Amino acid sequence: MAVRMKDIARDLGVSVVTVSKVLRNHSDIGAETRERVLKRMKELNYRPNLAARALVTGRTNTLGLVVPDLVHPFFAEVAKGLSHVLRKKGYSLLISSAEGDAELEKQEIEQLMARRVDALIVASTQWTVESFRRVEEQKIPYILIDRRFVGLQANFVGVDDEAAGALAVEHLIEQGCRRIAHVRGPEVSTAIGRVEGYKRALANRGLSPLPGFIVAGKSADDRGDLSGYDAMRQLLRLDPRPDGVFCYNDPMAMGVIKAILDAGLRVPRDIAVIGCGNVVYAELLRVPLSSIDQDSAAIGERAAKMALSLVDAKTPVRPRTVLLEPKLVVRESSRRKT
Amino acid sequence: MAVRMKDIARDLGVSVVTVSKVLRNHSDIGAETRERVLKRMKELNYRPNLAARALVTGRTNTLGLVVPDLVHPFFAEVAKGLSHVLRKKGYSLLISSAEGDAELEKQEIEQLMARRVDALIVASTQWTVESFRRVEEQKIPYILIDRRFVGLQANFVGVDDEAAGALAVEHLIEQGCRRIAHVRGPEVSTAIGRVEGYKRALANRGLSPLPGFIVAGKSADDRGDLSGYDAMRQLLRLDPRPDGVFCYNDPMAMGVIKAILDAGLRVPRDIAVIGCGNVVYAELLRVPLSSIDQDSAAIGERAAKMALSLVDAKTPVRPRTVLLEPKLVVRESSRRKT
DNA sequence: ACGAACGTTTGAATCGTTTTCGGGGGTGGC
DNA sequence: GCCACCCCCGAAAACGATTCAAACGTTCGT
Repeated sequence: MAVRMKDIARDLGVSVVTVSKVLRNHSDIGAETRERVLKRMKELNYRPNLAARALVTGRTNTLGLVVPDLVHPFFAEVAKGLSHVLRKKGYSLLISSAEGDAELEKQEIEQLMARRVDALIVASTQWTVESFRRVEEQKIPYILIDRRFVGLQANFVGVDDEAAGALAVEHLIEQGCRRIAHVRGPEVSTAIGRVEGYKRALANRGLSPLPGFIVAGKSADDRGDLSGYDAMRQLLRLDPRPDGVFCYNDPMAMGVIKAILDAGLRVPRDIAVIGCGNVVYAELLRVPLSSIDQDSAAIGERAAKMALSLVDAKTPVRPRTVLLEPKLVVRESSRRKT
Repeated sequence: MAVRMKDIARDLGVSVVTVSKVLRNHSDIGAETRERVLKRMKELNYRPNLAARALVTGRTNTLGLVVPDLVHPFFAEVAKGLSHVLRKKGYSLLISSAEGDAELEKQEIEQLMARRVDALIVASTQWTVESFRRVEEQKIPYILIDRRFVGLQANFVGVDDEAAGALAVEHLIEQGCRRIAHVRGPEVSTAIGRVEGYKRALANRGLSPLPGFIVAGKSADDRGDLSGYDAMRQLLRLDPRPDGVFCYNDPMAMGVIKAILDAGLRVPRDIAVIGCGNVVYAELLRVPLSSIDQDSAAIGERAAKMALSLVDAKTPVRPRTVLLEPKLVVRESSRRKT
């Protein structure tokens, strides 16, 4: 049914090799022949069979992306940034949402490897590096984004989480908060980094976290708002209670704000809140949410470029790390001074 | 580098055909041979080369999904629902975000066809059906979701938009609104259907849209909040001004609410607002947003199942339409009575 | 004891491309 | 007029799997 090079070659009385060369702009084809071939391609609406090409070249022009949750705007934006860059280069993106399940994530990575993606880009929720060892065995280049592993030498694109945490907390301090709590995320590098930043910023001002002021949200990747709500209720029982809260991510921060309002307190007057991630609708929330912007689109773009360079590299290259600088975005939820 | 069937066959002194059959659970292989092959596959960590398989079978076990904007929660949820079903069947999903650009969308569809996806699932922003004629020529099954075209006999999965619009407006009427405006979307079937529903519901109560009460948001797919804001400012200049607004989608509704509040009016007391789509964070907004739920995950799942059945069908089947029933979700933005 | 029937295995062709290498024809230099 | 080039083009061999039909060794019936 579909048109093949063979058909074009037959029609024009040339060989398939010639057709193939025209298709890829090889120089050693005469101008006239090239025209004829191109014309016929147009007429027949020829599309090369990428599977066949992949078989012989060993390259699929496809990248794999694995994220914990596509619905989370952060990852959706990363995906968009990625595909924006890849599209221009003729690459496509095979996306899987691992739904926050480490086991599923492993399987998806296997699946993508079987499909011979040229490179993998993963925001992992796994605890172990086993999966990635397998990827290394197959010599498939891969890039971690957002979250990384200690003890795994790998390409990484993300933000400086410690700086993000510090930025947020310094801002709260400047706004006059003195009892700053932190609703932290799960045991992944991002959450750990932000906790460190939180502590560092406090220490810089001679402060330290009060007992019970760091509380963990249960499920940060999925329905973070709910765990944020629970966490904040816990914090509200403390005495003295916090006057500022830095949250691991924006959904959690939304839950936190809801808990505060439900308790009859005001944001930011009684308690200032800041999140992290700067999701698109942060401005439209109950209380417009201050946040730390991670420039997710840029993460996607940088990862895409890095992936392409890895694919093109003939020799294995030393893993690189790209750390983007987080930026503070102040909105009403933390604005106490003019 | 990678292990091939040939390697396993050589190691075991059998033919590649035997290995191939074991892999696919063909019945005509002796139990002992099968065991040996399986064992060796495990040892070598064999993964079939899907590109090679695709070449000979003509099936890629891959589906293509084209959406206007991956960051829009509706489409992200659809994608999630899709991949949830496909994963189990060993299918992968090639996703492209067309960024609301019809020309780009065409190209992406071409790209996916070149990759020989087994079926296409498209939420289109195009004006013409040209692209889909091409898809039909290639005999690639495709399914439209969310938006459809008049005069195009195609598989479709979506919600009953007219019902959605009617549901929203009836609710506003019940809440006591009498001057109900509509911020409509672009010239696609969803927006048109919702407008119809809006008119029908009014007509049922002997009402009709006041002059100027239907206003169009500029860019509904991308940053709908901004166009919602503009549209509402326009509505606020009318006299009498609306006491209820039904919005094409939730992002627009958020912009609308912002405009109302900025004008010093209250929601829902002065003006009640309802959106459409029921995005996950609707509850956490400035004013928790009433909305029409479209069950996006179900759309994804139904589309996935339909796609799989189309792929398996040996003969072309008559296009089917799956219409899901929209559901009303009442929150604060439209609650005027207890 | 012989052929048929059965269950298992395999050789060869195929899918649509790319790659490598060499050949033919024209051109220019000498 | 001959040789050396340079341009174009094509033949053949991959790539890694599947499919089809034929071959193989056993077992069974008679």
